[in-house]
Amino acid sequence: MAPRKKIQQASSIDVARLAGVSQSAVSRAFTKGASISEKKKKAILEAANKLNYRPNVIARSLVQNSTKIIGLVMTRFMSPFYTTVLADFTRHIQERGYSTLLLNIDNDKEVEDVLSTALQYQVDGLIITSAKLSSVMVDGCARSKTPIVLFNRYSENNELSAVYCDGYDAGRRIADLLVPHHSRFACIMGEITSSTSRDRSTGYLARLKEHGIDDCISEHADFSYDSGFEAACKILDRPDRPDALFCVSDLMALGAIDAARTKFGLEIPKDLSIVGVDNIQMASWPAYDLTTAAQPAPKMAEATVDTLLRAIEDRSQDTVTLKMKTDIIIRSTTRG
Amino acid sequence: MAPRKKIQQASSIDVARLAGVSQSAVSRAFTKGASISEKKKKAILEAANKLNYRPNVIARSLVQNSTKIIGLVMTRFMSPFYTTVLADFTRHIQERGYSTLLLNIDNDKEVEDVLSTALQYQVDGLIITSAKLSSVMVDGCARSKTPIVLFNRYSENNELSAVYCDGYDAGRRIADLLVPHHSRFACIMGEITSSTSRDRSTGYLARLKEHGIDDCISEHADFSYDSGFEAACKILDRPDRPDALFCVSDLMALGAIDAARTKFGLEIPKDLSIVGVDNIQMASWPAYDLTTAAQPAPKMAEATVDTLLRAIEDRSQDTVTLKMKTDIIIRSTTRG
DNA sequence: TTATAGTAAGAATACGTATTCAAATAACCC
DNA sequence: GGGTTATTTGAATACGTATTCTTACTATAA
Repeated sequence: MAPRKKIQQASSIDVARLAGVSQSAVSRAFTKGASISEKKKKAILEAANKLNYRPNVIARSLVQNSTKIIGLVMTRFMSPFYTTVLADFTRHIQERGYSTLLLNIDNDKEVEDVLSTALQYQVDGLIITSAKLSSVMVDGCARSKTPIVLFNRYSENNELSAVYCDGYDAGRRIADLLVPHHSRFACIMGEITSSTSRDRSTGYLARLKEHGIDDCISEHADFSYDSGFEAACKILDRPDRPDALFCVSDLMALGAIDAARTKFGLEIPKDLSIVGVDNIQMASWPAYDLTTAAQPAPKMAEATVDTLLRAIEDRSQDTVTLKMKTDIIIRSTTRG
Repeated sequence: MAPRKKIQQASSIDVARLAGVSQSAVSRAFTKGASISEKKKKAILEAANKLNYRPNVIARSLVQNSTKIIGLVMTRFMSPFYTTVLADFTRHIQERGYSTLLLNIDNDKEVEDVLSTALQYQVDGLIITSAKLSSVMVDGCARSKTPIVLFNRYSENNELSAVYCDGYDAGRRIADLLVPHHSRFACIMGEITSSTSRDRSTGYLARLKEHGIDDCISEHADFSYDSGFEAACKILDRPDRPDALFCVSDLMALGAIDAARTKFGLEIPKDLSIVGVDNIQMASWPAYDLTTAAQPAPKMAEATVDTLLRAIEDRSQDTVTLKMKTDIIIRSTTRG
């Protein structure tokens, strides 16, 4: 059976009829600052209430050419970092009078589909998080004329606005932190295609080299706890077991800690120092108490929404790029 | 400065003009199964492509009286349980050709506002998660004629469809699990207003009583790790320290474990058994390995979307209530 | 009073699409 | 051929609102 039509809601015309006024008047009664007498307005609101009338935002969007909807493209829901960020995004978006269309992608091939549906819904703006954008797509986005802000990534030539954290610098500072008290270094990276992973690990390796350290045991994982656990097992199983391990995300670091403790009976940080990035909530739990490079997630989220809404409301053509610094938080998984 | 209009996208009329056909033809070219010749269709798609044309879903919604949007009201983003559920929701919703309007609420007072904006956006259906609905609001929802499914909660008189887990039964079975090998019992509950917390703790207490145990030390917390930590401290500080602790959520149980270990130097489960509910990912991590009553989250999420879409597409008036069972997973935080 | 400015209200139109209706064309069958 | 049935097509309309443009009304000033 074909889906039947929705039950009809009352329209402004119905309200107008009941209140004995024109449809225009009803519209004005619901438009702040419109020219309408108090008396008539009161009568209209009363009639509207009686009919349980709510302005149809969809119809309004058509006229005003603005949906007040922000598209939010997300993946890797499982990461606690993105969870808190998602909460911040929606909160700020709502506070500023917009709504959030949440688009979930499992694998990066879906980006295109999802972006297309977002545009079909005429979103006023787009936030793209943790998705691998081909340069073709970046072009497409830039041409679509819908304001876009990338979160935690950036496009090669700054064609698109972006808010992200300086991962290269974070990696360097973590190297500085570890070098003095350790002798054999290791690193657990994310997928090779992830720019976030690349920046952090490159900074780490580069700085190690500057300290005269050329060897670093590396493994690739996928940002999950389990993958961090497994990668750590591989690394710790080697004869030349390292005594310093940098993981490009906290979640993988937690997996590494548990692997070191349960599979190898190591004491942390006596036998092995471990450092992560992000400062997710669990990093501060007593069971882990992880040293990490904290991303200013709340500030980043706010700046992202802010940048996007500014682009929407001012239609400024300039792309803006905000590169923030991480904050090294020393807890008890590192010695020295 | 007032927000300027968005840059105009190409409309079906523009495409029609370029292809030398009527607007109707363009519409038909994009409507699967519409009556149009292959030749003309090809020409139209070509022209559309040239103009970078995308059908305006908003305008279509107006005509078809269906937005293909599902409103998703969520709170307590921080709980890992809801995070996985959110990912499942969006995935299923997208797979079935709908999109997700995500509405975040911090405190339960905002429910009303948020519900109102959802309705103004003419969502085809609503999923409401973990919000305290006053009976007035339940009435309002029931009257709004927009299909609604409650997730992990239910309305007193089954006025609204709901998918949830039998918390009372879970509490009882956990009591059965703990009673044989323990002598002094405790419980960390959630907010007093939370039905989820109430059901679970009531089942636990009731079953204890059936076993002849009338005393149970209780504390209230707010479902967060920190609050679980603190509540555990209060409980474990007592002279009559319990040896069995039931927490109505995993996250609080993890906090309790860390409190017991770090603040009181207790060994788990030798000195204290701890049980949670939900089976969040972290519960299976080696650092905790928590015994818990698992909610079938994926099944629940799918059933919720399924129930909602059935209501939308069939317009069946019946409310359906699905009450699922938890699955007790015994790990290493309980003895016996 | 009359003129004038200012306010309030309604009629008409536009937004971009789907769909109905009627007309036109194509396909088919002796 | 002619008649009949399918298939395509375009014109017109509807969806619910905001907004422009007129017109009617109110208040103020001289």
